[in-house]
Amino acid sequence: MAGTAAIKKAVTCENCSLDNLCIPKGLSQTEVESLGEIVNRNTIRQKGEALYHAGSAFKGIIALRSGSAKLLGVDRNGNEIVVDFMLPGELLGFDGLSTQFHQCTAIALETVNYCRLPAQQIELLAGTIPSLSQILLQRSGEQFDSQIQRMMLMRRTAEERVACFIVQVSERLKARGYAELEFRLSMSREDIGSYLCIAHETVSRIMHHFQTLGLIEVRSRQLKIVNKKGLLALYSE
Amino acid sequence: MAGTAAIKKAVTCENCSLDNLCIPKGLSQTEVESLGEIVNRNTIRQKGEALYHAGSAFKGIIALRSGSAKLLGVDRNGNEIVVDFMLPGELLGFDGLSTQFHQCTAIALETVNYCRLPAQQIELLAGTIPSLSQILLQRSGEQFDSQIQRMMLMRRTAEERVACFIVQVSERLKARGYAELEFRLSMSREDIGSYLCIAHETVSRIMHHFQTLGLIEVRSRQLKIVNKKGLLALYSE
DNA sequence: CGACGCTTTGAGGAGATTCAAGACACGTGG
DNA sequence: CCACGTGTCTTGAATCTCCTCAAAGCGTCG
Repeated sequence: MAGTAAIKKAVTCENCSLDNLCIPKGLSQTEVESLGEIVNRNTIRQKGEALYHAGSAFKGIIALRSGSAKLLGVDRNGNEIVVDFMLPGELLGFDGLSTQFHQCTAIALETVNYCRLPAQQIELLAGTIPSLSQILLQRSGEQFDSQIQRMMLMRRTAEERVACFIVQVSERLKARGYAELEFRLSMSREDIGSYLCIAHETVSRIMHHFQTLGLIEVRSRQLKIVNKKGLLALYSE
Repeated sequence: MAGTAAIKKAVTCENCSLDNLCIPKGLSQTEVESLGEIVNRNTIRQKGEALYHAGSAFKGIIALRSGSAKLLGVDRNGNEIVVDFMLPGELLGFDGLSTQFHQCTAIALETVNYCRLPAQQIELLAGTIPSLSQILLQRSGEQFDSQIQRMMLMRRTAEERVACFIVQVSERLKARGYAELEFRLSMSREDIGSYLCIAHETVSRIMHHFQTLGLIEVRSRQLKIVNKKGLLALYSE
């Protein structure tokens, strides 16, 4: 097979399909090339496997190429809660930035394929590619923003949270070129409940209620949005 | 008064009392000096005034020198919730990093004095002082971490949240050299309730309950921790 | 010293949780 | 290809935590 090198070449940053979602967005041609050379590419994890564990050393920022994952926060009592869901093109690992040890565990919700920008290289590259620091800082800020949005949800009722969750998943899938009105949820009701801070039974009940209202059609993890405006109206006062 | 220049000199980064809490921590002598030259120093805001507004352009990272502030998140309906409380030595403004527009409003809870590292300079300095980017990235990660801690609290009862809040304020004051067992809360019950996602009446009731249990002594905003271990036990299972 | 805002306290009610049991989907092995 | 078993999802009923509304007490600041 003469193609091995070619395949490796095919998944470097320069011609990655995620280039306008991932780190390279905003970098120059040459910068992307030098970035491509130091990125660990094509790592694969199966459903249920960890990308990294809470307490383990921070090894770098990860860019999801395909598949989705959940980020679990762990408190001193060992309780786990879902901090965030990560979709293709999104970056994770920021929870290891401050202490150099991960505060969260990242678990694949389905088979995932990802790249990693090694931690040591981030420091070295800060001099070579100043804009890389800018981009990472910006992405880190996005994490912060989304946590704030999440906190805002906590003041609202369970119904509003579920409605918002469904719309957000839809929007994020749309941004990545997937169908926005009909999709399969990669996470369990338990995960959704944990993420929204409600019991998984409540998630079930509310989804069923939304179906009764003609807003969605739901069958286990398969979801179809029938009336998006109606969903939006539920949490936009 | 020949002292004007001397006073200005006195509040530069090189001999700031917050140097091991603020940005300079981890920078070399010369790096701190060049940092000191571009920082806008000694800005003052009275209680209730804003350090910046949601929607306004991001002007840079702010370091609180004295006084405390609250960070308000605003959703599309105009509802405000307290995202975080900021104490002296802490950095804020990260909510403007991703979009270059602030997503939050920062309000002084008492008279505050702060410095600002201008946004444009951050980019320029990334080349000159590579470690500055590292530090900002690290600090940004801390924000993320504390939001995760906050989310973990949301799965717990109102009593556990209040107990945790009291201990956290105590710890943070201690880290900054203030009395850890007796202090005055700079925020209202309303603010605390918003931060913990509970009604302000519930905050009052629970604090009174803690007093009945002999854990604290509370009189309006004046707080004394009598039995810290007891408080800790309330949320450590 | 008076007024306003913040804090405290009470009663009643709504929303969400918990516990329990049954239905369904999915993967495994026969 | 179907039967089986396990884990997930759904549904119900009772309970409880916390919220809402209301009013009085207290502190602070002009």
